[in-house]
Amino acid sequence: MPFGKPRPERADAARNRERLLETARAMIAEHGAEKVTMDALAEQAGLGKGTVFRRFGTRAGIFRALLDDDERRFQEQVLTGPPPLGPGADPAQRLIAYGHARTAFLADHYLIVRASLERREPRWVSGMTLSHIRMLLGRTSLPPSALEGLTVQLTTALEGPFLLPHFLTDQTPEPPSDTHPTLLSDGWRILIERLVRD
Amino acid sequence: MPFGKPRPERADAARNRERLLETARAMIAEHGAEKVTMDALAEQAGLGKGTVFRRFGTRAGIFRALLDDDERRFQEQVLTGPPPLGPGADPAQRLIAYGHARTAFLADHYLIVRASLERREPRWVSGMTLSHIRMLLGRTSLPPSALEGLTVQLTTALEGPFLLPHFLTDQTPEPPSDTHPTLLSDGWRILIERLVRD
DNA sequence: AGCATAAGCGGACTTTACCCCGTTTAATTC
DNA sequence: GAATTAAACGGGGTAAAGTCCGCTTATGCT
Repeated sequence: MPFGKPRPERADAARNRERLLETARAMIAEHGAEKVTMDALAEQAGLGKGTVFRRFGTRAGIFRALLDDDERRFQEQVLTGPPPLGPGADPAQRLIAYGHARTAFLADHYLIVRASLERREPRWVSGMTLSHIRMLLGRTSLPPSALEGLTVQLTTALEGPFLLPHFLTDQTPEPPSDTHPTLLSDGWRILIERLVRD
Repeated sequence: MPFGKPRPERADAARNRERLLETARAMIAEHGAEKVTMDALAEQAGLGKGTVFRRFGTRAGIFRALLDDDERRFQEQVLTGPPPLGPGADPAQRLIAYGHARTAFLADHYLIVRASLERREPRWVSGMTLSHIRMLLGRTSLPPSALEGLTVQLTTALEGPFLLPHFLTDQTPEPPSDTHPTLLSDGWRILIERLVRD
């Protein structure tokens, strides 16, 4: 009675999901993310379109699935890794470290991240940034009444430059320029330092 | 050497643009922005689909056109209005005032703003926020090397909460809750105060 | 092994943004 | 006021996301 619960994923379904993700990765590498249409992906994988939608629900869902592994690894670093990114350092240090790490992560994954946002998707790339910032801000001496607003604003300050269509030209698959992440990391550090000092 | 000017807009074109904008406004008021499809708009206005695209280029273009008037008025207040929003106050005061005013503006127009972003559009809702913040930050005592990063981050901190699909649930035409703009205004004030104090 | 059934599958269908291009018309020139 | 011409117009055509639903199949049970 190995499985008492809901029902395991069927073997063919698992196989097909793997196959679709692999095909998608290949298509992105070869032609860029925008060439990954649902029809083309289905055909390349030798499956029906309905299957693709059943698996991922939406086009953005494919890219979210591709992102999930790395996102989980990142999350582990934050939750259980060594300080200052992980637990142990004081809140300001952790905020700064988180900003640096997140900036690097988003710069690395910007192509897939951008693709995972397309169209009306109610889900944040990851709610992790929001809740992590909220938690850390809560441990500073900032007035509690300001926490909610600041949490939202710092979250968008950190992730917005990578998520809003306007800071990255989105036609060409041009990555954020090399200086971009550095400038943002510097800005973030100053922002946090000045925000939390007494 | 016939024309010193490029060529005036044809009368029928002007008339049709007016008509399309008016129709769009009515449709938004009655059924919400997402019911404004290009076909429906063309039909309601009694014009052809091709005409709608000729005028506005893209669906988002319609909403941008609707926004333009108000945006221009807002810009005037900032550039030539009374302080602290207009010129005259010190940079920190102007930054705070700008944040309050912009937050209110975006909250008022959130429906159209959101609609004007749909799909790949290379244009920022307005580049004004970015350049205004850059200008004002430049007049503070912040280290010049941090200006670029901070400019981008403050811009996204201010506008991001209204532009990113994730802070406003976008299915329902639910406005940002009443408290939302207030929280954001408070957060912004604290952010600026702490950022620019010596 | 045989059966029942929930899950998976596929592809036709619908919707909507956006394109194309032959036709019409406003503005200008003589 | 007729001719000219560049712009505006219309609406059918295409591409791509997402839906539907009848058919197929893996799985767990007996």
